[in-house]
Amino acid sequence: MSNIRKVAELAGVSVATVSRTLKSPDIVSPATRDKVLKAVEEVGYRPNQMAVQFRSRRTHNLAVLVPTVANTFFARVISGIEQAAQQRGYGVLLCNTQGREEIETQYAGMVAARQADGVIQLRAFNPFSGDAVTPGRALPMVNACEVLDEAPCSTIQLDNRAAARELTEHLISLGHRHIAMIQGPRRSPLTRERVAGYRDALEAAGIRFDDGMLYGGDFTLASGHRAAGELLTAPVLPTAIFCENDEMAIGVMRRIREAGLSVPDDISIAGFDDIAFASFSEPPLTTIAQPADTFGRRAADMLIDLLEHPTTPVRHETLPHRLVVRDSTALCAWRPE
Amino acid sequence: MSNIRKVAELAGVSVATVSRTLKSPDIVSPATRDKVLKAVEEVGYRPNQMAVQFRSRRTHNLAVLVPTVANTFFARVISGIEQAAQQRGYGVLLCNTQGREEIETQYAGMVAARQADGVIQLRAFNPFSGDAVTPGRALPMVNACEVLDEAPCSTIQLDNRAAARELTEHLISLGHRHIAMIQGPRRSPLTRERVAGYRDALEAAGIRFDDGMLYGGDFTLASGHRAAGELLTAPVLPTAIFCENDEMAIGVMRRIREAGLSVPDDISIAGFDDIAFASFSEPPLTTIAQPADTFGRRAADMLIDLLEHPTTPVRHETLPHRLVVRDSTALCAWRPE
DNA sequence: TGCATGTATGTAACCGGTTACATATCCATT
DNA sequence: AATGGATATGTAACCGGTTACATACATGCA
Repeated sequence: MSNIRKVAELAGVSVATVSRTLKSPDIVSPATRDKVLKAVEEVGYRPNQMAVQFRSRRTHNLAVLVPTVANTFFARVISGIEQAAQQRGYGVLLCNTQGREEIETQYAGMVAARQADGVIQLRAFNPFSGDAVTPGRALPMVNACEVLDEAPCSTIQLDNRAAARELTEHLISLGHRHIAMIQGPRRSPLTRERVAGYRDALEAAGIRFDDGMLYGGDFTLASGHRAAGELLTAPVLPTAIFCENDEMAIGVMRRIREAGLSVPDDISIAGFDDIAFASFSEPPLTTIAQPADTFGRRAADMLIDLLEHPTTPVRHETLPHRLVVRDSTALCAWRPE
Repeated sequence: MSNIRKVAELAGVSVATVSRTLKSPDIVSPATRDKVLKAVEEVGYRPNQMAVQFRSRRTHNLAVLVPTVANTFFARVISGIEQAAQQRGYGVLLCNTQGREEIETQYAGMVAARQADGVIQLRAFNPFSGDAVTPGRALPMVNACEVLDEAPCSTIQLDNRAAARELTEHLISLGHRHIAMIQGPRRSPLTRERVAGYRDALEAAGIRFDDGMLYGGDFTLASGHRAAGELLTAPVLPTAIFCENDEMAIGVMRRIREAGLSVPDDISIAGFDDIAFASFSEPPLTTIAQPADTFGRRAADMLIDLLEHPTTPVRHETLPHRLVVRDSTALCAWRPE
């Protein structure tokens, strides 16, 4: 492997001159520059990034902590992160945490040990909170999508409460009064916010909030399917179901059809996220669209800004959502007398 | 930031002893070991990984070149890679290439410049082929899923030809004789193999292969939808459609339903991959199941084996597939007299 | 001519670990 | 008591860049 000394020797200059030629070409004389560049070319020299990183104390990598890449929504967020990072000369270290805090902490230790310059956390958990990880120093982090209540860092999120309210209002406007909700993990702030929005809408319409109408899920297709199975055993069926993400909504629709019922004729279904599958499901899914790749792109940009200008103040951004009405929600047919 | 010298000073030993205590505890005396570990604890020392990497010439990172993470199948493969890598102490550098060769080459340069120890390539393209990237040295690579014809490295793939043949035979066994195929990008070896298998089955059954029955797609939902739209304008409709992946199959089913036709009553649909959505689509999709996470896990294991034992010979593995028959394929109703 | 200023380049310290080699100590063997 | 070998630890070179500082030379001005 060729190194800077070989180049220097071949060009008949010092290593400092080679380094300068590559980093600030304008401060070396044209004649020297030519000699050096020719030598670089000749030996196929490329700076050893490990040495560069070591010296500059920068890896130019961002660690991305994500519960699971297999989730369509997160996959799009990551794609956005990767694009922004690549444009700005950063790499993306993918850290699949399976939502397990010990793995998040372990990966955070990686940042502390300088494998990455900063972290994008897509879950409401601060892996740096244990001070075993941070002896003293605060580590650069941006928290996106699901956000800590008192995040010690910049955040980007949706107005989940408002979005959930809007979606619920849509169902209410169609005449629904028995609206079930299929949730994500209960202790997640995301779930809390969305349940709050759902509740806001119900109460504003004078419908009693009943937590017996809340069913547990974990954001997977199978969990939606399972929750719907449970729901179908209720003595009185809801006429609409608000699912906390599209995957669960699609699982729910399958289960309802298996029960011989129709969406939306018997039960309306709404989802959340607007993943690609939402427009191709049967029927196409009413949902809240989130700008997934913008989440990723902004998160990466904010983190890189922070890394390159450490004085950048903490920011809390909210991205816009949009109600997308498709065919899975319809007027409520069932009217109590 | 504490470094090894601080620890040495505090423990009253040399830096070498500290290093040894951490790397091979058994060669230092118990008394010294205790002193050192106590000092390590006290200053919260953790070795600077950049220095370790620099010295050992190993980053312990694997670069994963993937056309797009947003694809459900790839997301699962990546998840498998990440799990295996994490278990063996490696990180995963995600490189989204959008299928563009210049980006793949650029990322390959990254490996050449020592940001990663090796590459897992999920596409049939050798980013190291240009020797601008490789001055001399062959770089460690494993090629998975879509494989180069003459891969210069270890590979893991499905027997795509046999799988496509099996799936086509399933359709033929249901009485279908007009079977269209919606392909991925035409120049991809994956497409070539699968078309070959499709053709094998047709010819074995005495059905003429007609390349007018091949429609172009790009593995996305939207492209399946679009291709189906094109297909529906044909003077004679096929009675079955073999889609080269599940996403396209789901797009196709949507389009067919939009045309007022039924799956499988009017047209049978088959996919490929068995992504999670396949069992929850309407109707549930007949498809070829691939062990996506095993692809990832094996690829990572093979690459790490190669990195840790450079003499490991090149291997070419084939993973098993399985025909999964669900409700999107049915007996052909239409019988020519 | 002499001195100040600017430009181009070289020398060597430095980042923080790892490790070959040197040294010191102790116990066993003859 | 002398020698040999094992064990424990220290010293310093090294990895490959970057950069502060030193040096050398050219040019401009009094």
